[in-house]
Amino acid sequence: MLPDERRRYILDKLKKEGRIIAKEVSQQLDLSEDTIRRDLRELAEEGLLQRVHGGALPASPAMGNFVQRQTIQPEEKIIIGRTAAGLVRNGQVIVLDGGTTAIQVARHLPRDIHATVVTHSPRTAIELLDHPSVEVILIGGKLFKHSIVTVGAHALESIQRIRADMYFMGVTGIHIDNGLSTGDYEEAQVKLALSNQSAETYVLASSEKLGSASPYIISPLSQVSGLVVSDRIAGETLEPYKAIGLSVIVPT
Amino acid sequence: MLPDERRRYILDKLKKEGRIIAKEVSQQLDLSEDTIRRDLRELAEEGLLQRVHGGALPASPAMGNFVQRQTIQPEEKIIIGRTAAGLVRNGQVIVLDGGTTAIQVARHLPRDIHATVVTHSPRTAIELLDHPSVEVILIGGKLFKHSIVTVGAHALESIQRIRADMYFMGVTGIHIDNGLSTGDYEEAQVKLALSNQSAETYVLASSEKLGSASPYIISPLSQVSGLVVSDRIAGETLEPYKAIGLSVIVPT
DNA sequence: CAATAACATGCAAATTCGTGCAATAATAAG
DNA sequence: CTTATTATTGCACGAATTTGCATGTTATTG
Repeated sequence: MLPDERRRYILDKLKKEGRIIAKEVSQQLDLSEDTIRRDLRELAEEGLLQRVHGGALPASPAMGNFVQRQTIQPEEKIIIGRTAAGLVRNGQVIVLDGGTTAIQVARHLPRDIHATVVTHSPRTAIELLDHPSVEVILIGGKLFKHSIVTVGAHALESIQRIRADMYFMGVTGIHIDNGLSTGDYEEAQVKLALSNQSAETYVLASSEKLGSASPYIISPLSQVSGLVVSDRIAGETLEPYKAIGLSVIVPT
Repeated sequence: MLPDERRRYILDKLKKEGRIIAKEVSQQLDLSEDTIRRDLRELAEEGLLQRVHGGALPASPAMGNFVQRQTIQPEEKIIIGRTAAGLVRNGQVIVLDGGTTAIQVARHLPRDIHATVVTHSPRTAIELLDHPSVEVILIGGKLFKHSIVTVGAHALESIQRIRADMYFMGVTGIHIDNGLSTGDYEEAQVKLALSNQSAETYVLASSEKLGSASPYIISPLSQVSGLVVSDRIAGETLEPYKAIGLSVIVPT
């Protein structure tokens, strides 16, 4: 592996996982920790990451005002993102929305996949810039700043023109009786519309969402095809969802 | 094997394998490493790959280019951005597009201004997140990754529904005879459409743009109301534009 | 405060690089 | 057809880069 290739690898890993542990990288690449430390030092000098004891973290605001406002990405969302990204096949049209988990899906799409991604999140769209063979369709509308997604009549209308193979939906509540829910009324409408236009809908289900409910209902669970979960969820938690016919996708 | 044939082979291999190792290629083709190194150097000069120690990697994609363009932020664009932002009044509907200068306009809008900003750039939209009283309307469409703006029929159609007070247009060429021009055909269309829907159009005119022309014409200069320039431009450079009736806005 | 892990620095071996130069092949000119 | 010109290639050699290790220092943890 070439030195600069390794540095790209480190930056990529940092972006996907939200942090770098020097020892971990040295073991994965079978190199001394000194070499990795040197890389981290140089990348830090270029302002591409922030050096910390033990490894590195995303660069401070200077680098990307939009790239990293969040701190360390909860590992569970990363796993769910990777698992969901693994479901996408070449040639498919998929829908991503704007949550942190959806962004993880975008980050973990194979760099060379040929697909079309529809999103109503400018944040997600920008995340896909470095996937050269992914076509991005951005849904316009009024920007709902809290979630960084577009909403409103215009957005709903634009969505009607889309037909997608898969929709990866982020929510804040997944409840066996109340169904899927989120914290904003308009956002709920958009999510339902996106789901209606997609052949299959998978809900990105991190553990804190399961069993909870938020103010605005998106749809009953019967609307969706399945849940994408991490491997940190107790099996019995998932039983009720399997029982009503949902497929539950777990990490391979 | 012919030299150019070999270079094509190298580019092909780079595309397939994601990297080139000089030594490896020299062995496969039974040539000295010097020859391969020379090839790599030349291909790098053409921007077809990025030369690194030991071989080559793919030329950094859209994201890298953009980050670069962003970091090399001449002070002039900041001045122009601030000047343009000073023209905006409470209650107005303004249009911003996606260039680096337009983003400077967004950054320099007063934090407490009440206005609506229409943009076809997700990058610009995100820049406005911390302006709580600015309503952002995002124009959807196909994402043109090089400029990070949406283009295409859908975008054009969405623009027809907008009526704005002012449009701050970024271009790459401003020429007294050829008019306004830019480097992409679809982007030119979108810029013209935005201009048509705006009562006034001001062109963000940094010095290197004046007098130059790009492949795709947006419109003649008669379409616009004026230019926003910095104070670093020689007065006589601006005379021709004033002579044809354009108002020239200079920093206060 | 003590043990451990992570760190910076200097150093040496190995590899890769750039440049100048000469030999050869391909092309153009006469 | 011969000669001049240019392009291409390999080689030599000093310079630069990379890497792991040894050393001593600093940070973290209990």
